[in-house]
Amino acid sequence: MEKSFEPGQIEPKWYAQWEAQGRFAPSGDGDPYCILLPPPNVTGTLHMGHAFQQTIMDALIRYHRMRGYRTLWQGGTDHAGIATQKIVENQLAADGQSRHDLGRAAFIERVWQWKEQSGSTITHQMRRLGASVDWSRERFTMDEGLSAAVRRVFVQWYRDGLLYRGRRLVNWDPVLQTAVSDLEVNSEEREGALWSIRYPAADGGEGIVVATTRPETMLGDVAVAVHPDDERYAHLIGKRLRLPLTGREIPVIADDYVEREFGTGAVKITPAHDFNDWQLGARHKLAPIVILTLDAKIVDDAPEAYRGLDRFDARKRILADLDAQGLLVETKKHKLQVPISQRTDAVIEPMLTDQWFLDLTSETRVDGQPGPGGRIAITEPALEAVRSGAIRFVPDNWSSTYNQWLENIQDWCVSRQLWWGHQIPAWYDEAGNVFVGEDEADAIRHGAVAPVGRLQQDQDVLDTWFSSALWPFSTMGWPSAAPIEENGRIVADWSRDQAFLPSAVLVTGFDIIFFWVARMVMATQYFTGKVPFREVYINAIVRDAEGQKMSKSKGNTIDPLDLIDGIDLESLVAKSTASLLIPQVREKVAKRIRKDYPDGITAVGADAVRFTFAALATYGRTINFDLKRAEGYKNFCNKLWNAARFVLMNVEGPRAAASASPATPAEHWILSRLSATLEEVQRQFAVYRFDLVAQALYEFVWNDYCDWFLELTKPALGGGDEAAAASTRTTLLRVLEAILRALHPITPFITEEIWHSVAPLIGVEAASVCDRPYPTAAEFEAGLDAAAIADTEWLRAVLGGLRRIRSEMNIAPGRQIPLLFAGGCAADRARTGRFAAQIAFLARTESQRWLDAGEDEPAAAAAIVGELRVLIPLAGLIDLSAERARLAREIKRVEGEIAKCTGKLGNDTFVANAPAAVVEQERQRLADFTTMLDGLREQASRLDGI
RNA sequence: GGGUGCUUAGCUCAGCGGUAGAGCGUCGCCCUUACAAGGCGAGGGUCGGGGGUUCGAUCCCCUCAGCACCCACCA
Repeated sequence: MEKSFEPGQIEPKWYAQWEAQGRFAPSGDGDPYCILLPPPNVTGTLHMGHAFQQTIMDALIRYHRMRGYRTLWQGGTDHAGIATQKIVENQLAADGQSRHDLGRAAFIERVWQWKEQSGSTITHQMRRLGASVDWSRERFTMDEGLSAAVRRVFVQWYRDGLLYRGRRLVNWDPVLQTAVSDLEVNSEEREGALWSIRYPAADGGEGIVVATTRPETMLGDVAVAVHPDDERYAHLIGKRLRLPLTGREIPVIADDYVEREFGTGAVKITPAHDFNDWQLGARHKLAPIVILTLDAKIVDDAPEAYRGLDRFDARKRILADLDAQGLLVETKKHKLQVPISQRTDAVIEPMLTDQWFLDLTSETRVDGQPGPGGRIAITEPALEAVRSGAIRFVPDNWSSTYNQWLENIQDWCVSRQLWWGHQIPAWYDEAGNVFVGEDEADAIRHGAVAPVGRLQQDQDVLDTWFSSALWPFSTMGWPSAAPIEENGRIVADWSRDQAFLPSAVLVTGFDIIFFWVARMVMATQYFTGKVPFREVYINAIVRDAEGQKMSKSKGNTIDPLDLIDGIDLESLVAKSTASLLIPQVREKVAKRIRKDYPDGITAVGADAVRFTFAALATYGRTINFDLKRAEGYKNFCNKLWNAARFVLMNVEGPRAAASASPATPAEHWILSRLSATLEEVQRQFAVYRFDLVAQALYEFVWNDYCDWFLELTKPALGGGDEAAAASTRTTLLRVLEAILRALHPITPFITEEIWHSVAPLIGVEAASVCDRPYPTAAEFEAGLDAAAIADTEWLRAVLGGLRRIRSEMNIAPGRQIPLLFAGGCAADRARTGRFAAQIAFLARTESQRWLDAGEDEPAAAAAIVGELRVLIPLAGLIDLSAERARLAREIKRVEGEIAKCTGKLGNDTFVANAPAAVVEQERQRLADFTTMLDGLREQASRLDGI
């Protein structure tokens, strides 16, 4: 083995081998264990959030695979309608073209080309990370099988009366010119104004002053509303006003929706361009007046002065005109919540359009029409699944978020005015009749009437999340009775693969509980009668080391691949600023990167990156990714590497049978520590505490195995006791092999690499560490001797005490010291005898002996271990005053502990009420501390006598 | 306005009714043939404030303060 761990040299080769050997496909006849990969955007690249989430999934998958489950990690990518279409449109724009220049068919062809070209970027990055996805079953949300599932679901929901088409106000993105769902709209606080505008009475009276943040919409006003109990306006209710700029007459109506205290207490009502006004208009039977085109310009039947103006230009113009007419009463600064499109940052415009909706509200639709007769909303079983525990959120509090959303849900607008996506399987005849079916013929067959003239398919596509919602069962082959083939290979077979439904756990971010998780539950329950997964592990969001959100414009993103492979400063600056268009931002980002990474990023390897993610994976909702942390875990890999080197260098020579009982106390001890660690690991894996899994393994490897066991084996290996040496060699190997297995789910590469050198030496025959069972406590705890373990603990205490003295007294590590034993019991005498060689080697003693009875004790520094005092004579080694100070400090500490113990034990209510075990433990502590204090005091008084 | 969290060492975070922990950082000694990407040791915390329950509270309850996130139509 090389002297140090070089991840770049060992990692790439193993993945290719695993994949070629088909190790990621489900195998064996164990219980099914399945995880669905949240399909990443097909045009995307791997970011830290992916890497974190996928590390967790891969750890779970590899862990269960080793435990004998029939394990499937179902992978694939998402067509990501808007995002992907935008990328290709941007490319066209660079050539001065729009998608309309190409036409629909050619444009879609172009998108497919782009998908073929860039679609595998992220899946290759996942491979570098070690993700053991079964790529032979990789799917794409627009491949033929999944598209068939989409059509089947759409048609079925339509025929069951759940999907309906309606002309309604929707969130409209005027840049993309498509509807978007509520979830795709963010609310942002903006500085705006509240304008007060006088609407004169139709009879020439003063009329009413209304307050609005959107004066441009007044062209579409159909009424002014006041509160029914508002005395200020009571006399005007039912009267008519003359709408300025248009001259149209509108009524004053009363509605208790109006807040009297806000603004002027009078609200202009524009049903076609405001969600509240829409409802209010419906209540009062006021017909909406549309004043904006789909690209948010004033319509042609508006007053001539404003036609064709952009909505924001129209606002200025209207305000100026009102002001000129003396109708603008007041302009007040006002903070308001503005709806912003997540995709384009455009201000969302409520727009009256024809759209398809999925009924999620059952009896009563939002538009007030009755729902399909008496049926229970499909949200109800989804809520029940979490209530009953059929689906469990981890951490549990996310179920509140899920519940709250489903309980307040509105119908889902599933149509999008895009080209890239699943075209809606609905056709319209020339009379406007709707025909829905899996294809045109099917649609006609199921039509209520015979089609009039030619049919044309609906031009819209479905929301990307529509196909994502089907992922748990569409990827398993539903609804086809026959196996599904894509590109000439079978990727799914419903009759076989429905065994993977429900999947074991969904690992995902809280930001898509609504977008994806809840919708998968509803769709999967509806079409398969099963829940899609038993548990939902909500992973944290990855932030930078300071807890800031990672964003390209801040320059604090890290590409996981750069962490794995390393990158020099100039390349890092170049790639981080490449996509930034604004020069100031480029400058800022470049500066920050030069400050944060003066030497670029050093390669830490995939294993260290994975270990870091595991170690950070607490139940918290954010994790701060610190490069230093990753470097620390690279060191851990190096530690493991070098421990393996030590073992391999020292196991030449006879070895005991792996099944034989250990010959030395240190072996008993390390095996007991291993068992305890494996128990802990199993416990924490079961509750998704990857941080505690990582911590337990880290501590065992570093603190127990390397710091103690490897050191303790040195005297045994060279001590001339052949039986002890042979047994020790075997235990070194056995424990190391167990470590490699235990770590493999988190650090697959280094463990595989080392394992191939280690396993043959203990007669393990397997092609890969992947094929070995995950180690269990039971495998190692048989035949362990409690006395031997206690002996080792005693030895550790003695050595620890001596190290402390050496360090504090500045005795050079190489300097050999004489040792005297005083006090102590028979057991101490036995142990000093048994461990003389270990003590000599590990504490570097030149001599060891017990003080004779009656022999004068020399001035010495002492390590107190129970009743035993281990003495290092002062002569030439110890500074008397330093040792006095050290003892005084120690005495003070122990006295403090004793005071606490006696305080408790002197309290009668404590002794009476506390559990017996607690009281007993307290007594034991008191006894131990008292023994120690006696030893310390005795030692102190000796030194005082000098 | 509803909801969900968080506040523990200089920093980032575990812990959780009964001895306050880790990593990183800091300080000291050491290139001791597995590892200087290392070894050995040290220092550092009235567990956000106040009340309550309890024999005992960092932990449970109440309350106050600060911070964060999600949802929601106040024009």
